[in-house]
This record gives sequence, structure tokens and C-alpha cells, in this order.
Amino acid sequence: MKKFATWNVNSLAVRLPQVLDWLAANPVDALVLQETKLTDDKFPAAEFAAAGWQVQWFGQKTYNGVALISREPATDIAKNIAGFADEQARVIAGTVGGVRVIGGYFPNGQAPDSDKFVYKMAWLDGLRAWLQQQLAEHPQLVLMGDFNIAPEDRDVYDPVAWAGQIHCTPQEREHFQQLVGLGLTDAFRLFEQPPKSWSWWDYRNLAFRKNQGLRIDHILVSDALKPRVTACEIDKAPRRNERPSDHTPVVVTLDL
DNA sequence: ATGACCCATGTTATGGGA
Repeated sequence: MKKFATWNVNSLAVRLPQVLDWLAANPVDALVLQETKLTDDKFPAAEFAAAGWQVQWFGQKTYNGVALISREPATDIAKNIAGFADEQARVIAGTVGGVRVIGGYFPNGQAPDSDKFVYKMAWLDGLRAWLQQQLAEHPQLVLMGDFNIAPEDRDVYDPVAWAGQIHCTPQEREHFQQLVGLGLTDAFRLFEQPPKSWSWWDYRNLAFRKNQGLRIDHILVSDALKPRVTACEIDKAPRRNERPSDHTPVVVTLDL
């Protein structure tokens, strides 16, 4: 049995105690983090090591930043997308127990008519090209992270209000389907799930209390792993913490 | 109601997130 998880922590400096608490309660084989918002010299490697975790990290000042935490050492570490020049620290990958684990903080895109949306589209093109190679090299692969894409209307609390808005545009959803077309499966949808399952709730407007959110954090598994998936769940508990991240972890369980 | 929050920044407002 193996477990892999993803969590956008929205500043690891703020959330480190919550991450360590969560790992103690949820001893997964690997956890990928997004939005650490730390330069590499400030990464709290010693704190993870003291708790018995291996860690790889890749960050920058103020924005973005990713990490790969694992019980066993990760090998063949990759940072960002080979073949796609990027100033922003958004991807970290490693092989853990024979499984290629890729963690990504996909661009937000801000608004469909913005330069940031153009960047998001180019980034997704680059990701897909690289993933095709990664899948050829590593048949057992999980792609996890904050995709900043709500794949379907059932992933949106108010699909009418969000129609055409960022995270819900046809272009973003087409990119998600193109990733699926590489031979990947949304592990969450392999199982019957509670309706109105979200992974993110706005800090504003009492959104969590009213359960107004989006499902934008995902775990995609390769065809080789798909028959091994026994569970995939969103863990809402950390969203109830004091000073929570606006995202909450997603966990997949595989019979390996 | 084009709002409401949270995080980082050598801040006391601004940009970004989603």
C-alpha cells in the first residue's frame, strides 16, 4: 500500500507546523507542496529531517515554490519543465519507490484576457510535451498539484457564475483533457464522491462555512497505476485549522 | 456590491492569489 498526497500550503513559513502535524497523522509515502513562497536558503529542511522526512525543494522569493517530501529518498530529481524555460519555480519531480512523482503549481492565469493567461497556456503546452517523455520513461507516474483548473461544472460551487471565468474556461478544460489524453486518469473520479467536493475555498465571504469552493487540486495517475488505485480523498480537516491554507490536501492510495 | 481574506513586501499601500 502506498499513499501520495498534494497540498498547496500558501506559505510554508506560516504553515510549517500544520504540515508537520498533518504528516504525523498521515504518514504518506510522498507529499508535494505548492506555494512554499521561500527562497531555497530559507527552506526548513532541518525541521522535516528531524521528523524523519526526506525533502527536496525548489523555490523563489515571494511567489510559487514547490517541495517533495518523502519517507524514502527520492531519486532522479527534476526541477521545472525540461524544454520550457521558466523564471518561476513551479514543478518538482522525483522517483519514490519506483513511482515517478511529479508535483506542480500550475499558473493561476488571473483572467482569460490577461498576459498571465497566455503564460498559463504556454506553460501547459510545455508541461504536456515533457509529460509525454516522462510517461515513456516512467510508466508508473503520478501527476499531483494545484492545477488551477476546475475540470467540469460539478467541480464548481456555482458553475453559472463561474462560466468562462479563470479556472473554468474551455481552453483550460481542454488542456486538462489533453493531459488525460496522454494516458492519465483523475483518481478522484474513479470513485463515488460526496457531491460538492472541493479542494479550495476562498478566504472571503465565509466560503468554507458555506461550502462554496472549487476542486482545482488534482491527482492524475498513469494507465499502469490506474488499476492499483484503491482510494482518493480530499482531507478537509486542515481547512478547519486556525490560520488555514485556503487549499486542503488530496490523498491517493495505491495497492503497490 | 467591481466588497468581504490572507500572504509577502524593507509595507503603513500594493500586487497576487483564485
